[in-house]
Amino acid sequence: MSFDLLSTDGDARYGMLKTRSGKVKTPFFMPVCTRGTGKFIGIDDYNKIKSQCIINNSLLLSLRPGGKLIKEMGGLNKFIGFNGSTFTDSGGFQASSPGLFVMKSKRGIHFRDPFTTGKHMITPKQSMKIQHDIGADVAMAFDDMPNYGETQKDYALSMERTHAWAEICLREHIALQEKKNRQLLFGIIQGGFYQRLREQSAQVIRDMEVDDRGFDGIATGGLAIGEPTDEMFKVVDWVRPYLPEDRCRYFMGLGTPVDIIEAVKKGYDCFDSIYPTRSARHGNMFTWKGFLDLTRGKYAKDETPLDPDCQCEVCRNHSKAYLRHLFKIDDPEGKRLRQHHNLYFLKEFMEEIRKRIKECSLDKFQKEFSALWKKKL
RNA sequence: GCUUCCGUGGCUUAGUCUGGCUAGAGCGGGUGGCUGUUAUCUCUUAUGAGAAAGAGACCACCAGGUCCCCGGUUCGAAUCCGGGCGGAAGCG
Repeated sequence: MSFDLLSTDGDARYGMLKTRSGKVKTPFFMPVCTRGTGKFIGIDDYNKIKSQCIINNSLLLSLRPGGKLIKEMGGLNKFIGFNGSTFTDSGGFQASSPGLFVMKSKRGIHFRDPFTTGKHMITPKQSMKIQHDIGADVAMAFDDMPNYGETQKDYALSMERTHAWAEICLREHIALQEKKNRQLLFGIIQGGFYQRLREQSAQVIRDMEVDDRGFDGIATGGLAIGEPTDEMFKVVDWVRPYLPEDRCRYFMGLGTPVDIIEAVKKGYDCFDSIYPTRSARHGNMFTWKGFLDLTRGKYAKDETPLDPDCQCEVCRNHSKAYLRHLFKIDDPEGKRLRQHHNLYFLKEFMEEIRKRIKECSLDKFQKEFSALWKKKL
């Protein structure tokens, strides 16, 4: 088994995800590294921050530099020089990217190649081949993710398609894998914002097996895509009883620190989101005293670091005044520094969550932190 | 002392010649947003929608004004006229 459950605090779990690159303590957060690097931040920072795990995008990487090239270069981790474990997202999410998405069909999703004028159809089978070539430690099933606000009929269709594709993915994945040192594969639950669909999807993905093998982890997809937070957590509650105890549970696309604590309390182990990095690029900083808006004029002459309790290299070396200046002149280095801090914060934040689970004091931590987060600094 | 030029939100300014929508913009300020990233987009080709290409790019909202002052002309003045005040340059 790829997941060890070590201790619990209510439904919150402290555990260990074992990939071929090493052990990942859960719950954990993955910085997004779409094309083998972030936007204005890269692997060097992720290594310095000591992120346990990052997520890359197999669709974009397959277009450039191509799965085969990455394979020839010794696989993703070696190619990009990352010290931890890696995931690749399948590309299903890019169906909601207006610039890339062309159309969906029963067989797969048609994408525009942003580098050329060409178009590609990605099938679940191809996605597995691509992700196998790229060779991240964990691959994701190729799913059909509808946008927020579609009809029940649309959600049902997407769910059915996701299930059909999940089985193709699982079968193909098993066929491609060597016996030793294998890549993990996570399945994805869909079903939109309808209880019956979500329950059905959770059961189908959890129970799906090919040659006595199921998914190594179970992801909940299609959330945090614009719906109100209470609606999102309603879905989480519907799905919760059907999540497996013995496998890693991944909440795709989350998110804000407060949302992450809540999701951890509801049993999730794994998170990824662009929120910390995009917020940082937009001047919104995460601190132990709350959400800090660096763009405010009151920080123009502030000599203190973003967070006096933070040990990251940005807080050790730079004042708010300087960081605000870099924001104001829209400097790329400023973007890197701000993102570095937010990702470092989130790494420490997840460590605190793990500690609190072990101490069974997660509730207390949630109350304290959420109260601080509400007011903008 | 004389001549010329200038005076519009905190800053930089458009508008003044040729009087006429609610004095417009950028920066700065405030509030909010962002959740599996080709930037949650925008504009142009251009026309209802869509597709495509190209260019650019965090987004939205809000608050800041005695248009230096006083008077005149006029239905109407930031704008024209006169007189002040303040600043800059040149000549004594």
